[in-house]
Amino acid sequence: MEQKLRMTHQREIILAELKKNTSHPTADELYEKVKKKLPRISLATVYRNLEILSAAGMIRKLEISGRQKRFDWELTEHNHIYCVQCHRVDNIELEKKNLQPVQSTQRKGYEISGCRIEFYGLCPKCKNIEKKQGVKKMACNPTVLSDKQREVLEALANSTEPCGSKDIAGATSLEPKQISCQVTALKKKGYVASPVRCKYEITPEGKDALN
Amino acid sequence: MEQKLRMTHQREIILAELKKNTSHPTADELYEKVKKKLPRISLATVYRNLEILSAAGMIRKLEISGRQKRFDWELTEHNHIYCVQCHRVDNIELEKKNLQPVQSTQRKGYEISGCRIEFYGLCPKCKNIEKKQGVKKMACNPTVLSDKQREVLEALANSTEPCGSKDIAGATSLEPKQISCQVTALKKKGYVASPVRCKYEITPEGKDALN
DNA sequence: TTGTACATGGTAATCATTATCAGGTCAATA
DNA sequence: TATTGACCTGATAATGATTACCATGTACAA
Repeated sequence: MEQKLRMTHQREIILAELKKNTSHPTADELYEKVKKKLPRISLATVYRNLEILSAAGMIRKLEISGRQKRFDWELTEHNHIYCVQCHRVDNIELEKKNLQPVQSTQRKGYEISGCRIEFYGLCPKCKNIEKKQGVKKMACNPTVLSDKQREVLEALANSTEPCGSKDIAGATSLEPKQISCQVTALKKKGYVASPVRCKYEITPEGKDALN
Repeated sequence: MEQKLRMTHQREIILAELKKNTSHPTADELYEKVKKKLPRISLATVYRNLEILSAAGMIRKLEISGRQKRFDWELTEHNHIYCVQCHRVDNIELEKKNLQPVQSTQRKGYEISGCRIEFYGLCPKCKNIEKKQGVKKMACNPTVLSDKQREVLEALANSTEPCGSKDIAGATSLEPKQISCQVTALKKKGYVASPVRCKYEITPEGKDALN
């Protein structure tokens, strides 16, 4: 059952790229890097090798917050801190490891095999950005417009003053019923503002989004 | 921008089901429970409400290992322990919270806003199961057979003695080249064993899998 | 009352990951 | 030394979890 590992060129490059720095890349971040050296490599190969290498104990698969798994070449016990904004991950050393041999009465019958400690906060870069522009617009997701949303937004862009939803319905091909739903979505994206109740206007961000 | 929450019937039931016990259900676990009371509820509604309620601070979205997010109605600071086998999650209290005001030199410029501590191991149930049957067959994934795999496995089931891949090729419609690949996959699933090099036979698990 | 903000169910789309498969390479045995 | 099968690869399909979209429904404020 024991599998024998071959050190193929692809595997070598993947390992080398991972060890190059202490970032804790996701599979596809690593894929992008490796692709520069091996343009024909497949994403599946990267996933496969990261899986195999971590199963063999040559690297570690990290279980940190966020949906994507990250990988670490450092096998020694250490903990991580990650940025809730940009999801960057750094190593962190705890000075006293004195913690948590949890009292047996508290173990709930579990056989504990380990403990993961993870700090979170803002990395230096994101801290600065936030200072500059206030907390407000965390322009995270690209927020693509659907056709209907774009139509509504264009109608608002063509108007010089705030519109009610009837005005919008008139200027577009959409049913009055559908307007509210679209406007709400646009408001959530920050592309539309409501200066008065039931009147809407396009925001600068909304204008940008049209281009 | 402030959103106002309405306590709809669906939302009420979702909250009630979540608060019923201290399990930390995933969205679809909760969906299954809620469906018993509201058979017409949509999975999307459950996701939407869990998202809204946690954004409003009424419940907490947990960032624990595993790909699915879990939800917790307890807002007080506490930590979790989870089973690496069945992914059950329980609360755990740390007696001394003395740890980790990390030394400023170690913070790498981060503005730390919190820390997550997570134990892992085997829950009582899985501990027992493992004792009974040894560590070996962690029959996790159902390991469905592809058509080709099933064909190979059937061929092996019909033979009384270990086969080489040429024998398998003869007994199936498959090209000799394809056999190795299929056999390897089957071995990984534990359905095929190799008593001698280059000879294969079906395992009891493999026979079970055929039915 | 009426319009609209907030909701919902159904479903499509997205994202990350895993599985499948045909074909390639290399090391070990016949 | 030729062969054979273990291990790999790139391409791509499939899966699982989550999110987005949309038509429609409901209830609160003007």
